[in-house]
Amino acid sequence: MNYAKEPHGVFFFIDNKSFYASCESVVRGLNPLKSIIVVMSEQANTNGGLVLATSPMAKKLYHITNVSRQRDVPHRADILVVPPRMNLYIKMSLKINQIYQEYAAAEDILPYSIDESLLDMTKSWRLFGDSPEAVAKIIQHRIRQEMGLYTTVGIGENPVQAKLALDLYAKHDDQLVGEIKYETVPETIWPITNLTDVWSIGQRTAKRLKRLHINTMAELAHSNPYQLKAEFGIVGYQLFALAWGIDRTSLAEKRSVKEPGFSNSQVLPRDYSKYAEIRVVIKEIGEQVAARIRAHQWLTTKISLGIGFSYAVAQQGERSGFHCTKTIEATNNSHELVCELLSLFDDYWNEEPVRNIAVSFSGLMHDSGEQLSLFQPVKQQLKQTAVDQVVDCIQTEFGITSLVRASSLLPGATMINRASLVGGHNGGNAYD
DNA sequence: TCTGGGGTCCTAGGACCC
DNA sequence: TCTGGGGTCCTAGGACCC
Repeated sequence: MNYAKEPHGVFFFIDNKSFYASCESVVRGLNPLKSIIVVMSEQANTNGGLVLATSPMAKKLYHITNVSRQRDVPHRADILVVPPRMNLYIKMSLKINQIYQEYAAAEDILPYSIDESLLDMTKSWRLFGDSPEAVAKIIQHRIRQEMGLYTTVGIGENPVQAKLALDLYAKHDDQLVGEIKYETVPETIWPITNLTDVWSIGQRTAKRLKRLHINTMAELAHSNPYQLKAEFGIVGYQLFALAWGIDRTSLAEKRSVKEPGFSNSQVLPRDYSKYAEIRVVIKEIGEQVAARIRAHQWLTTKISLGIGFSYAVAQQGERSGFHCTKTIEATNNSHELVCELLSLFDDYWNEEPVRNIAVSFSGLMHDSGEQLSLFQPVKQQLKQTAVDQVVDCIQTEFGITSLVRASSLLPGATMINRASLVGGHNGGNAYD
């Protein structure tokens, strides 16, 4: 493989170690690496509690993994179980990204999630140290000193190398730094035998690769790309590139989203069978998403309704739910949107008991000045600076809930219970 | 994994147009 | 009208990530 024509830059993928649990440690004056903390959401529909985050020590001592259940958490006095405070985590995330802006220009920072950001340090790293690794340590030290949080840094010559360095090496390194370069791909990427450890390879993809007798990243790198293409389509080429540590997309391309949209969904606290009860929740969620697109001054032209049935139905070999989409005249009017959603529901529902409801609006057009949206693609109208991006990123991740309607007083309604939630979890007061 | 929530991206097949 | 081929839009479904 000739890497000469591939982009060679310096990228940092930075992640906050056990972010929610660490924030909770910090505000309590505890060391995030030593405290034994579990952040648990106990909403009505979490069936007793859902673990959102676990401190490193809690993981080590009691093997409590994220997204486990309350019943998996041992009852011990030394484990501190706390409710989530999403608003606190959002504030901390914004502050961390502001520190990053002292080391890279806003347009070179891409927040990837509430606790991970990608920094293109190509132009700036020399200002701060003798090697990328030295600069990474300076940033880690800053965040440790100012915020009390431990960060993990993956370094690469392109974004995917940085991401793999973060996931595969930095998290297990005692300095919390990992690095992958083109020249080290054979010894860093190829030895991976558990393919699902690799970003973008999940259970299904790993299984399909196994069928092609590909069990390691080395085998993936030395497989036939045309065969991969035949099996996976474009994704096949992406997998092949991944095995060679190749990533040709620029940060600007990563920032643009092909089909932005807004969605909210919820697992109901029990199975709902009554037509009227289900409709109330569809209406609530529809209004919630409508309020969000109005807040962002968008109109939607494409609405989707997803309904998941009770497992009791799915087990009998029937359909496990349905998902339907409809293209409509651009609008952000709650009433119109809810009517459309309810008519979709009427068209597809066959009296099955329902457990999961999702509503999504996409095909967005700008609300103000229709001429603008005619001549400018949606992507260009999306905000570009890093702080806006963090806010967008967090809002797209959590969706801020705000409206309560009279119908929410009807039986089955869930909105009032959820009105103060952020991303389905307790918002809390940032500083209480 | 008997149900958390919010996202993004890709594919395939059908409809329709020129 | 027993016909080709390229392009776009629409929808359902699948997969993965944090």
